[in-house]
Amino acid sequence: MTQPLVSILDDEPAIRTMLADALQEAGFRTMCFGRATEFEAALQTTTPDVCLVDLSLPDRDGLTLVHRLALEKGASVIIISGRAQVQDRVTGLELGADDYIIKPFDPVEVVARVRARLRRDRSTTHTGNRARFNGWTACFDSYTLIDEAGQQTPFSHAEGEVLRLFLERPKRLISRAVMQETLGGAAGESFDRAMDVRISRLRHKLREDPKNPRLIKTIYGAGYIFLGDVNWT
Amino acid sequence: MTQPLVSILDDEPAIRTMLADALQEAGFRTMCFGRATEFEAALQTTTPDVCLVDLSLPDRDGLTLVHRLALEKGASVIIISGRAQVQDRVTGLELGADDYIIKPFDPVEVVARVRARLRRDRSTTHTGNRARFNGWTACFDSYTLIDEAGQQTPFSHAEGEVLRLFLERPKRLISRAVMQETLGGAAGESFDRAMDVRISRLRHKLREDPKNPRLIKTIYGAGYIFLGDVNWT
DNA sequence: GCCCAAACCTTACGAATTGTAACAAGCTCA
DNA sequence: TGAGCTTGTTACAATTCGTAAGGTTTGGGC
Repeated sequence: MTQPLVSILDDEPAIRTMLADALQEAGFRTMCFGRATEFEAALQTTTPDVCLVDLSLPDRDGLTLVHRLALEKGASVIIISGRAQVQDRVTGLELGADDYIIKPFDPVEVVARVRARLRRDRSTTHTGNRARFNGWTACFDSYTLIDEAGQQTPFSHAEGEVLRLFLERPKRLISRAVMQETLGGAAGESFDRAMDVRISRLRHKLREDPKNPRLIKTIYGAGYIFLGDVNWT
Repeated sequence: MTQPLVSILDDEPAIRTMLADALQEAGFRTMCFGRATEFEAALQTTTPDVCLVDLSLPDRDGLTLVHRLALEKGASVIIISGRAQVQDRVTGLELGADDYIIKPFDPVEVVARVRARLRRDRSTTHTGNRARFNGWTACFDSYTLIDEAGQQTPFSHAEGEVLRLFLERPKRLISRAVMQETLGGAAGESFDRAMDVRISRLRHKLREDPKNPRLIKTIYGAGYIFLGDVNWT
């Protein structure tokens, strides 16, 4: 997949470059426009993934532009505006914007909000619930583990919870308490054995050597560490 | 389609009621919770369309909750927080939140932002009468399933109800309780099994491998998830 | 080194949950 | 009325997952 494309429409050059710099640094492609007409011309040939639009434009009312963008193109639209009244924000959102950021803003937050938009888009179209680590592929859609040879092993929901927890925090200590909490059990007395069993079963499916586990490491008296170079896709 | 359901999780009662009032007036159904544990218990039986979550909870770290919600349930999450630093907002968004609103807020804006989230969800899901997913086409006019080769399989009304429910909320947990409710049965004892049978029959028509279903996934003790890239037309 | 208690692992079992085939009741249409 | 379809019900098979029980490992004290 190529880098997502972000369009920036603002009449102040300083703001355009500030946003473009931050977004490019975050790995996005960008296109900048100072006037609505230019922007619309570009829309004929390209469809951006996210549009950042300033409402106060010299040559057009920004709101109708937003409305058309959202409605016709289905693109994600984030309004960036100096108008901070609640009423402004509400009408902007009602007209189809997905977010409304007020000037002055921190570029870091803008990047985060752009990412949030993309993530949502992605999750409805793409099935990107998969992690690769040390020769294994864990697919959380099909609840399947796939080894290097392509052989598949299904894992259950409970096992998946543990696995996911590990894959989300690789190479960090995960205490028993955190596990209990995440895995939705009240911390009980004999209940914590359930945890062990889950991990035992998971280890088995990962073909861990009981004497010398390579992936799921026990820290006596503390918790577990998942050692593995995780790559989510 | 019934009114969208919005969950509110905040430890201050005043804020809960303020939000609930505004949302109800706007036509949403609401559920309020003061503690994360209550909220999570409710998630076992219901899937809200949007979750409003305060980060400063008495009994749990809100961020990990948000993370799980967004990742596993696929629900839209809006953080409502008193922590106004850019860094807070960025980490919240990075962890999976779709929006971040700072206290104090205007309920009107919250409603607008909730609407924005739903609009997005809906636009990919909105009910036409025909849905495409993973090579299949389900036509609700003719009650027919069409596979990639163009071969048609009729489905019945009861099967259609289940299928529609799945296609309207893909990639989200649908609890048994919600199913019963939607499929018009009071939750009875042996009545539960009717639902299983419906799903079994639907799976058969979708040619699911019983050992390894790819589209309709069972979550033991919780409900079902429909995995499929749905496109309504 | 040796001992011991605590922590942890594994196996087996069983209760709860879910899948599905087979039957029966109800409906539709000729 | 009867053939054909839909759908709930029942019964039994299969799966999931916590629990108990016994074995193994760890680390500290002697």
